[in-house]
Order: sequence, then C-alpha cells, then structure tokens
Amino acid sequence: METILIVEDDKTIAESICFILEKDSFNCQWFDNGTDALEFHKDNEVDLILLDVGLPDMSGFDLLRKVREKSNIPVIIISARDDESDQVLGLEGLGANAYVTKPLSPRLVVAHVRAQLRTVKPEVKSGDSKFSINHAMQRVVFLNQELTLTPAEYKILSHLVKNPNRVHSREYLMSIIWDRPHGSDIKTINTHIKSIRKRLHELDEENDYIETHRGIGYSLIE
Amino acid sequence: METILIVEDDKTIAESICFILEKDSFNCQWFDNGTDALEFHKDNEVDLILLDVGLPDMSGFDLLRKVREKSNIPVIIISARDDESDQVLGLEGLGANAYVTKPLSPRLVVAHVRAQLRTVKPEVKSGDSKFSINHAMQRVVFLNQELTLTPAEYKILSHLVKNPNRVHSREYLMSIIWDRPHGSDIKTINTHIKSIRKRLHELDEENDYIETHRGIGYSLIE
DNA sequence: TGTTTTGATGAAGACTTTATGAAGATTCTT
DNA sequence: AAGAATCTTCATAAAGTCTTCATCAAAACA
Repeated sequence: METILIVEDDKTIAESICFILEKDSFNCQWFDNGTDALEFHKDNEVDLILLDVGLPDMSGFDLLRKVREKSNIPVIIISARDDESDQVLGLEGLGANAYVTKPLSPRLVVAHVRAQLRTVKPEVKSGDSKFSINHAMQRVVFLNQELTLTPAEYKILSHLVKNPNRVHSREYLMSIIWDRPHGSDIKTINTHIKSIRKRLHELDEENDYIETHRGIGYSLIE
Repeated sequence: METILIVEDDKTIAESICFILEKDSFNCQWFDNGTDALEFHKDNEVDLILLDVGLPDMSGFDLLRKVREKSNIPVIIISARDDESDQVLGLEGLGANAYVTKPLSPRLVVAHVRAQLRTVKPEVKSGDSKFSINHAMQRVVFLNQELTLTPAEYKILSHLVKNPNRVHSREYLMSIIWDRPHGSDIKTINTHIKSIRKRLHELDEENDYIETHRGIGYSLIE
C-alpha cells in the first residue's frame, strides 16, 4: 500500500484529502508542519508528498529542497498563489512534479496523486525474477516452489519481493509486521531475516538473495 | 535527445513552446491535428506528448485514449477550459500526467515537461557526470557501477557528489558522519577519503576525482 | 636549503553492528 | 487447558567499521 505524506496546516483541507485517499486505499500521513513531516520522511518509506507551500515553520520550498537531498519521490505542491514564477521555481528549480492551486477540489488532488504514482511505479513487472507472490494463498513462490512461511516472514518477504533492489529500514519492516505501534526490539527483524534466509537457502544454497545494508536494513536483489 | 510531440492547432502557441524546448535541446515535433500526430507516434519514439484538447479533427481525450492503448509515456494536457471535471477525467480516467490551462506561459509548460521527464527518466541528471546516486539502494554509482561503501564513506561521497566542484571542510564532513557531536580527531576524515579514493581507483586508475585543498578540506571534481 | 606544517598511508586495536542458536514469552489451535 | 507454532529476547560469536597512531611524503615558508 502506498504511503502519501500530506503537509498542510489547514486541517479541513488535509482531512478531506486524506478521507478520499484512504477510501482509495492509500495510507495517508498528515502533518501540519514541515519539521515533523521531514522527521517522518527520514525514517519511513513515503511514496508521494503533497506539500502546501505556506507552512507555519518553514517554507514549503525549503522543505522540498531538503527532501530532494535524499530522495526523488514525486512531490505535488499545493499553493494558494497562482503565481507563475512560483510554479516554475517549484517545478523546474526544486524538482516538484505537479502544482495545484487553491481553491482545490480533493478529487482533483487525488487525480494528480494517481497520475504521478502511475508514472513512477509502473514496475511490479512480471519479469524474470526468481520470486513471485501467490496472494490468494498468502505464499511467496521461489524458484517455482511455494515457501512455507510464518505470517511475519510472509509479510516481510512479500514486501521485499514487491519492492526489490531497494533498501528497507528495520523500522519500516517492523511497521509491516504490526498493524499498530508495538514497542519491540528492532533486532527482532534480524531474527526474521535469518529464518527467511534459511528457508531460501534450502532451495538455493549458492546465493544469498537478501543483502544486509549496515546501519540501515535489508534489500532483496534479483 | 528526448522527442516531444506537441499537438496544438494554435500556431503561435506551438511555435513559442517549440522554440523554448529546442533551446533546451529537446527535439520538438509539432502537429496541428490529431490524426497526423497519432501517425507519427505510431512510427517514432516519442518521450512526451503535449496535447491541446481542442483539436479540429478529434477530441484530445480521444487521442489520449488511443495513445494509452499503446504506451505509458507522459502526456501533458493543454486546455482552454479551467474545468475541474475535465481535469479529473484527463488525469484519472485517461491517464494524463499533468494539466495546464490557457493562457499559458511557455516557460511554465517547459517546467512541466522537465518535471515529467525527471520522474520517468531520472538518469537525465544535470550534466554527464561520472557519478550518480542510487537513493533506493543507498549507493553511489560511479562509471555505471555501484560502489560498495561503508556508511561513513557513503555519507561523505554522496555529499560530495551532490555538491561537486566546491570545497568541503573536514569539520563539515565530520558533521555529516555523525548525528550528534562526537569528539573525534578531525584527521579521521583523511582516512575515510583515503579509502574512498582507493575504491574509485579500482574503477579508474588514471584520474583522481577527489582534490585536496590544503588547510581546508576536499572537493569532488567532475 | 632546511625547517615546519599538512596530508597520505598502512596497520593495529577499539568499537559497533549483525548473525546465530537457544530459551522464554506469547498467541493460536484443538 | 495443553500443545504447537510463532514471535521476541538474550548472550555470545563473528564480521565489519571507525578511529588512532606512527611513519613517510609533499607543500609552504623563511
């Protein structure tokens, strides 16, 4: 499920956008200031940012600049001003992906969100990966064999398979296992990864498909 | 070079957009009707379409629908009408990627073009540097190879890559490695730079991409 | 030219992070 | 409630990384 980060200090606007996004089964995280939003972005996997440029604590453009130091995810700017030079600055100078002006309709915003995500994530290609997912059976298929996995293992591995070749932090992998916050030791992930590796090695001794990224987390390589 | 297909029956608008696009070294193909544009799209590699919805021979939405049967390239809709339901139809229903309304400034259109191409083709980095950053894998790419770096090395080198051709003091580079103040010897940086250089030399013996600035720090030269 | 300062280098050891195996705690099933 | 499966924690081992240090080389300076 995609996570949308919405940074908007007008509660009414934020709530109506979140409402539609969540109905469309997006995961929506709302912050009313840039500092908290940046903090969240640092530690979590975010797929798209909706950004109001008029924030209490920092300019939306500053926030965008900070985000761009770390990632290339789509950013849609929400602005009260229909000012052309602002738009050009946001789009070209700082690397925003779209620009909508207030007053805005939530439906239109969601349409922009979908439009952006469509271009960025056309993947999940049924390429020649050694992995695939049997959703119906809640199983991961590896080398044409269905793996017997525990629930936690399935959640982790299926997420890695859906998003291969990128690092997933332990924090994020933890959040996948639990629905709600859970004060467990982050090292739990190490143990789950260990048992996933063990199962994979039963079918392929040679290779290690899960790579450790010291200080960050793990990735699955194809 | 990217090819932009512009479908627009107003010659003045089309010409001014093409003028700026070509100055930005895009290849610009203009058609004043949908039929010819579709024909061209069928036989040529097009990277992006700028589409006016008010065409003489067919609705822009019909054209978009036909294009979408074959390809997922970014399409930016140009419309005289600032009608929300049109926008939602274009973005969500038919898979356009952005929507600009007339009167439009060519600069803004070009900004949208760049914004779209950036997400689709993130390789089109500014300039043809030998370095780039793979955010998803937290790796620096050098001469098309992914470097294996320790966390400290990644932090330093990725910062140098993001800010090339300028000197970074050791103090500053230290602050990048640690989250919180840490009373280490400033010469630690020398050792990290040494190992980064070593890794770069494994792929390119000839050149030294990191320059020492006596008494100050280091810089990466492109 | 000789002296001083600064950086490069290689290696050692301190330190940090991860892997591993096993035990305890929790949850689910029957 | 007992048993089985699973999840989490823990202690320790192993691996990897960071920092320091001693020494050498290069540049700046007088």
